[in-house]
Order: sequence, then structure tokens, then C-alpha cells
Amino acid sequence: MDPCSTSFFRRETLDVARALLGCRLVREHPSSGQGRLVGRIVETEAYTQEDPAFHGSNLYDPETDTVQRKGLGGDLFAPPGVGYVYLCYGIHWLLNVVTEPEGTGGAVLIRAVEPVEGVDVIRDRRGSKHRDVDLTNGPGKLAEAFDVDDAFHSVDLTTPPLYFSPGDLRPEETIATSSRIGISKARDRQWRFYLRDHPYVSRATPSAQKGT
DNA sequence: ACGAGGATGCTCT
DNA sequence: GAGCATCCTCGTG
Repeated sequence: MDPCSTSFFRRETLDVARALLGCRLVREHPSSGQGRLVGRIVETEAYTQEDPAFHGSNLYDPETDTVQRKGLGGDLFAPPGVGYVYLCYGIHWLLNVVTEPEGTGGAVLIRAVEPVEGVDVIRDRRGSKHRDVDLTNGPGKLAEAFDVDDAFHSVDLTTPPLYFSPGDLRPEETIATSSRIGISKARDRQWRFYLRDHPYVSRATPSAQKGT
């Protein structure tokens, strides 16, 4: 599998969020189990530097078009294609990939994948009590399933052991949008992208939605 | 089916 | 000390 290159991520965040749908998330040599885990991305969210929900949104000043790269949020201005991984609610690791040219803030949150390789290892990692559909249909779940933690923070994700690989949508698959999940700011932005009616998206479609 | 609430730790004010 | 880009369990109808 060829990794998506740095240039894949060096463009507008919204474009990357859409383009990642159908691509593969590849994890080689997870700490438990052997071989390789592969998931097909079915749900993403976009976050940009001018976005109220952006981590450290106060780092970018639109008036002067200047940036302060400090703290955790400062890592969102890193070169494209590197990981932005942080702990949410003290329990769950969330995997993002940085977008836009270096110095411009942006990232895409990987929210859900459909397991396509190494499903048995993923079941082991997540615990056998879950239905298959519930193994990776959420950002915290897929991080646990793919053995992703802050070891990948600020790490180049265009090369093993964790990387993305190009993929396509099937003719019958269409992209839907909605507001983002679990945030209170900027509810009006339809910056969540997912495959309509796909069984592995993280939750039923919210009321506000429109197709594309 | 659905909603409420707890776990848990890091970042920033 | 508050606020989270979450997940799971345990109530109630």
C-alpha cells in the first residue's frame, strides 16, 4: 500500500476531510497482535485556524494574519501530514492529521473506519463484548483499536508504522455532511463528513444535514 | 429506545 | 478550577 504523500495534506482542510473518505488507515506492528491493521475511513471532521472550535483558536490573529505557535494547539501549525494526537476526557486518544502548509493551522479528525484487515486483532484489543459495527465507529474507539496514542503526536504519518493510503468511493456511496459531534461552538458549520447510511459511522445522522 | 451521569487527566485561565 | 473534538453502564418506559 502506497502512503498518501505530504502534498495530499498540504491543501485546504475541508478538501482533505472529504478526500480522506474511502482512504485506508494503515497500522503496522501494533503492540498486541501481529501483522497489519487496515481500516477504511468513513467519517471525518475538519478544524481550521479561524474556527471557534479549533484548539488554541486564540493563537491566530486574523487582523494581523500572525500566529503564535505555543502550547498543544500550536502543534496544529506543524507541517502537513504529521499527527496531532491528544487525550480527551482523560481517557480517550483522538487521532488527527495536520493539514495546510506549515504555519497555517488545520487538522482533520478521523472519527470512524470500517475494519478491512486484522479484524481479529482489533476484536482482541477492544474486547470481545462489542458487535463488529461498534469496534471502530468513534474516534476514541478507533484509536484504541489501532493502538494509537501520543507516541504519534507530531510524528510524520506519511510513512510506516502509521499512515494513510489512497482509496475510492464506490459509485453508490455518497458523502453527507453535518455539524460536528461533541462540540458546542460553531454548530452552524457543516464540517463533519461521512458516508451516507454507512453502518460504520459513529452515530445516526443528526437532524441538520445535507448531502453532497 | 433513550437519556443521564461517571470515569479520568491534561491544558489553559 | 473549569472545560473538554468520548465511551460505557445503568436506569427508566
